[in-house]
Amino acid sequence: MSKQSLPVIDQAAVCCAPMVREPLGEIDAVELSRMFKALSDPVRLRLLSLIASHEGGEACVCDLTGPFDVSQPTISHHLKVLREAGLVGSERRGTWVYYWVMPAALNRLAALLQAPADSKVAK
Amino acid sequence: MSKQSLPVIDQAAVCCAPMVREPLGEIDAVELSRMFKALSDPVRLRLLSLIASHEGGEACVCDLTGPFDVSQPTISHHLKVLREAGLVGSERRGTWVYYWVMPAALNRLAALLQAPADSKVAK
DNA sequence: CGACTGTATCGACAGCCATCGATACAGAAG
DNA sequence: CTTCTGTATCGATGGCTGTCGATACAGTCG
Repeated sequence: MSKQSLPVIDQAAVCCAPMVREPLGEIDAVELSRMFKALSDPVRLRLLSLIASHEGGEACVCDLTGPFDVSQPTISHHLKVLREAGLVGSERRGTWVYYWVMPAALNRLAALLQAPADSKVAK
Repeated sequence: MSKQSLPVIDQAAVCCAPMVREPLGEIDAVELSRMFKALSDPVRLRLLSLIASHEGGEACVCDLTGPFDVSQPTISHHLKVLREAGLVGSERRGTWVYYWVMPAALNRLAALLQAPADSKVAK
């Protein structure tokens, strides 16, 4: 069940109502946890923001390996994780491979986390 | 460096601008990845939504152990992870311990993930 | 006080994951 | 075709993490 290369997560299949509203189903929770797991690594978070904030909304891998202290295979691995989570898309154009974010996926997670102002005051 | 019981994440120290706008700093990425890691488990996601959607905005642990197939110590462990990530707060009142979500933390993550409509059309 | 219930901690263990070097693959350039 | 560069895959490895049973702790009730 926990095979390494899972199929890319199907965006439409995942729920999107705020989790504050109603309890998450077990199935949805599994799908969503995969996406959050993709965000649970500092390198992947920075990769994602680098891609998202890059001019034109996409970035070549060659732009992404520089800012990190980890090896090129590791960067490639992290990009694969982000892609399989459905958070980024990629395409080869000639020599270089380009990555871009999938806004719908990010917005879905954002909507899920949306909480009402202050249902309970933090102590 | 990777001790099990980290101090609870300080909310105010973490950035909140959309990551699509500008690249995440290394420090912020580490902080944020800890919170996303707390969300990267199906049981914890369901726990969080159970707590958030519970009447009164808080739930007793006794309300949370039932819906799951895992043992009570495991639930307790997951609640601790959520608490140390700053996503929930807790308090003992007499015999029972109550948990509630920290809306500011959820909203901060939601804001971070907010992406512009469709900077690039998904292929 | 002692018994009982609800919750947390401990120690162990199996499976997962981030990382690396080595290497394979894809396209461009000579 | 050969070489070179950019990227992905492979296999190994050390560390992290989800899970459990056993047990400790906190508060309530007789």
